[in-house]
Amino acid sequence: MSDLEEEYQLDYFEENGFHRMECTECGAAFWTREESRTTCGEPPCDTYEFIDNPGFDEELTLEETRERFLSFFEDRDHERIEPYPVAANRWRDDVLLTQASIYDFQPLVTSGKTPPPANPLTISQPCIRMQDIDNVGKTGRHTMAFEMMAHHAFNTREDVPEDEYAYHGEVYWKDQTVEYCDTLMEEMGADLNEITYIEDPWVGGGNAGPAIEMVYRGLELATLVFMSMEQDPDGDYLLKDGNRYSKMDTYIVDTGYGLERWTWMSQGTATVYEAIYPEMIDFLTDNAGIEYDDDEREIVHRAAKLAGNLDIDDVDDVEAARSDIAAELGVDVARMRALVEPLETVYAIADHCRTLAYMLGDEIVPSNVGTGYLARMVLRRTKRLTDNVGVDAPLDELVDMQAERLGYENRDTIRDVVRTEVEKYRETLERGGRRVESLAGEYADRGEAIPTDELVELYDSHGIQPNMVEDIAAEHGVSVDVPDDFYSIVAGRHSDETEETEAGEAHIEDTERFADLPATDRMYYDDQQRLEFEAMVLDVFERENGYDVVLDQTMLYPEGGGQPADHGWLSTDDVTAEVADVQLVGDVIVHRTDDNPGKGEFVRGTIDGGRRRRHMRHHTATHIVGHAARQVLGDHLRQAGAQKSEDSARLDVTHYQSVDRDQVTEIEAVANEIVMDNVPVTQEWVDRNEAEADYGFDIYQGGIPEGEQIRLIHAGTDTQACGGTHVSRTGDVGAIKLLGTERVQDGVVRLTYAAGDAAIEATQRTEDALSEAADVLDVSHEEIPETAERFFEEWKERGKRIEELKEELAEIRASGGDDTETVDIDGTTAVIQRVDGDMDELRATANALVDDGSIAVLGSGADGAQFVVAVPDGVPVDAGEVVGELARRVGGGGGGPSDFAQGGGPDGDALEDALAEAPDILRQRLNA
RNA sequence: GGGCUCGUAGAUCAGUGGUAGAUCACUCCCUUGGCAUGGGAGAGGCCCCGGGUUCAAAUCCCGGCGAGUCCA
Repeated sequence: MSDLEEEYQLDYFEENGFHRMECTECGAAFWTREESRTTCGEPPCDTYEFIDNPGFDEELTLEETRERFLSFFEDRDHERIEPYPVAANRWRDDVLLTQASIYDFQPLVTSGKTPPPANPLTISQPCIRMQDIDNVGKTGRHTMAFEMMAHHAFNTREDVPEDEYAYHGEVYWKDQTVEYCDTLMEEMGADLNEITYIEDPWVGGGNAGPAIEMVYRGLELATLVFMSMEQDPDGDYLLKDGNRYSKMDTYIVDTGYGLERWTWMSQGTATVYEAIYPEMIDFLTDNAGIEYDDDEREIVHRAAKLAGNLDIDDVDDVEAARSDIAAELGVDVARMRALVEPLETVYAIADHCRTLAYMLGDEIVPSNVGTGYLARMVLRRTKRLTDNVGVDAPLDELVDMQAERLGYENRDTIRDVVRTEVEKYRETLERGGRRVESLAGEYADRGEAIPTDELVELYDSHGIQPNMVEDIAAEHGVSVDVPDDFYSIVAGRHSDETEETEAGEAHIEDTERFADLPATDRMYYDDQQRLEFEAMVLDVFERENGYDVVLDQTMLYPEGGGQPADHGWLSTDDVTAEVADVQLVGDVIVHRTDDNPGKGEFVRGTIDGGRRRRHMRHHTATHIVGHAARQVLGDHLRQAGAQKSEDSARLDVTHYQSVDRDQVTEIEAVANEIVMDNVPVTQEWVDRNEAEADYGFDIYQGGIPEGEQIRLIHAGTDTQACGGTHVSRTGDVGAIKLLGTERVQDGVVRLTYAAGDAAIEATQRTEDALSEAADVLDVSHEEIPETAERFFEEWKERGKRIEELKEELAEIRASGGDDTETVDIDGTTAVIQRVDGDMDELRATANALVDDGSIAVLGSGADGAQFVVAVPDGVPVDAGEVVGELARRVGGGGGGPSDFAQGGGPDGDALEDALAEAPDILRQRLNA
């Protein structure tokens, strides 16, 4: 029993004849109209009662169900809200994907800092839960992609001051919420006596509250959460996670109605998949050639029904339950598996394609990081599934079927992205296959099994699944040892990666230092062109190398949004303090200066105008380049980061291919057209919800600002939420020159460019380099590429010619010359010669001498002292030892195989003496 | 954001500090009526770039660039 029991004593239950019962199976408390009821209604205490026995008046499609739900709440004063992207990291940095409708309003709305787009509201929010990925298709009810239909109401306690939160007062709370749920069920034609409302307190993410699960015919159709508490060590409530909680000032109705489940309930099909995308299931089974006779179809249907009835929550349970189900149906397990598994795969493919349609439709670009990686994982998994089950339709077509149904407009891009990814995956598999082939061959030769650490390496570094290794290894007759805990071994390799960054402390201290000061008035928004202002010094803090000055108002822009801080000066009659940095701490702007203007003084502020103007041009140019790149490369383009400086700026954008030279030229052309159009660049402060409604989430390219009002920058047809300073017309940017592109990650391309005088300077630098090159080659700029190529070719030719000449020279030298001494070593001629050439020449000469049957001992003084000693086959002298002995005499070392060794040392003066001793050394080595 | 792997001939890859290699493709010759094939010869390398260590670096170390992959 929870500490929240009294929270469930609702008037609605009282007035409508509900009884509070305790489940005889699981002990959970629940409310029902049926006094004789003893169980809570949810599996395993009860079983599915709706399969082949639909629970609503009509069979509905997904679309119809969604519309019924939304219009039900619209009719009851809820505003219908368009769904948010599945990429939740667009507006919050703590999660990657949207997993519930409430994610749309965290953290700014739920904490009361920002008003909701409407209150109350209703929405059908696409969600993706990757944690269910293994269960999809097998349990009959798990999907990775789903829509959470919901109605939300955001309340604050009446006793808190009206302006403390972005919304005030109570819209409605528990009774109304349960009444809506009950009424909706009645409208759908449900038998109200079969409904149970189970008490199930909810805890998650530092918040908590009472919650109710609505169960009908064995299926949980809704969860009604009353988020009203936060974690608090001194709180009055001890909840199931063992922590204490206390009531918050805000309390929020957070409901979740699974669209797919409602559709399923209305149809009573054996699995949820057949209810929600029947046409795709038909297409896939047909394409894969899965056919059943009447008898088999009956088995499959009954097996699915049984699986649904069992309390199957994950794949392990399915495997365990399979033999039970087979026994109950009187079918051999192997036969049942053969019948059921292809269908399970088809279900998973349909679901994964829907997941991909949501992800790619919301413009996630596959990559090796972030949401892009998740998209890539799903795509590759789907590709494996289609290959396994024998679907030969191209994956982009399958994803497009779902994208079309979901009404996405960027279907061409989606298909292009899928094709590109499939091709990349094909290459990875090919590369990996070759790698495994050679590895398997290696271990086959040694007669060993492929060990686990090789497997881990193949997977972790090359993306090759262990079962693929097994398949290929089997062809070579090599066994593979795949441990059960393979994936935890891989995880272990990553476990010691987490590195703590301890930079937070200083900031906290800062925040406290400035906490009592009023928010600084930001004059740079009033007039972005002005460079002078007057202000009063509110406070001055001494720092190690200067001062932190806080003013009542300032024209100086603090670092933010990728735009560096302004520099400038603060002057009184006595002091001129140079401002080297400006930072925003909370609402207070802090000027870092080299001198103290004096607390309480009036100061005249001046901005370093050249620096500021360059930042403004680059900031406006960033918006223009982003807009141009979208036009050239596609609407999926999204800002992944940006930084401006005086000399250049860079913009990282999500894109699934590298940007080629032609595209760079085109982006540059489009960007400069916008510049030449000389359209006004305007700023506008608007209500954030209106801005989102008018322009969508695409305005948040540079991050999501807090607050009810946000600042929009319009430059032509481009609109972005932005806190930076901008020029007043696009023409003021002057010119935009793209300086380069680089792939900063897979799926992220960095564009670097310069604007205005910086663009001219960048061009001049390039031309200077070109001129210098032209001078060296003594040709015109245009002739440089051709000339450079010719020179490079000639240079290579000469290298080859020199090699040839060295060989010729070596042969001549070998036949005798100056500085040559010939001695007889135990019947073999040894030629001791000084050749002042490089190592190549020595080696060539030595080779020539050995070919003539002589021992070669060659020394060069060209660079210090170098030796090559070569010995013909069968002569018992170790060249390595001889070289070692010689090299020691010139202060170095050497070695090599016994028939050909090299060495040397820095002491060139000792070369002659060393060579003179060579005959003795040879004889000693021979005797040894 | 972090970890790991890889950059050598047109392609695929060997090469654990000591003379840069193999296979396929390419050119030519031989075999054949022609094709498939077989035999032989040859051409083709800034060993990704830049530093460092060393007598000596494709090889070891550091930095960069490029590619791949796993995780959050």
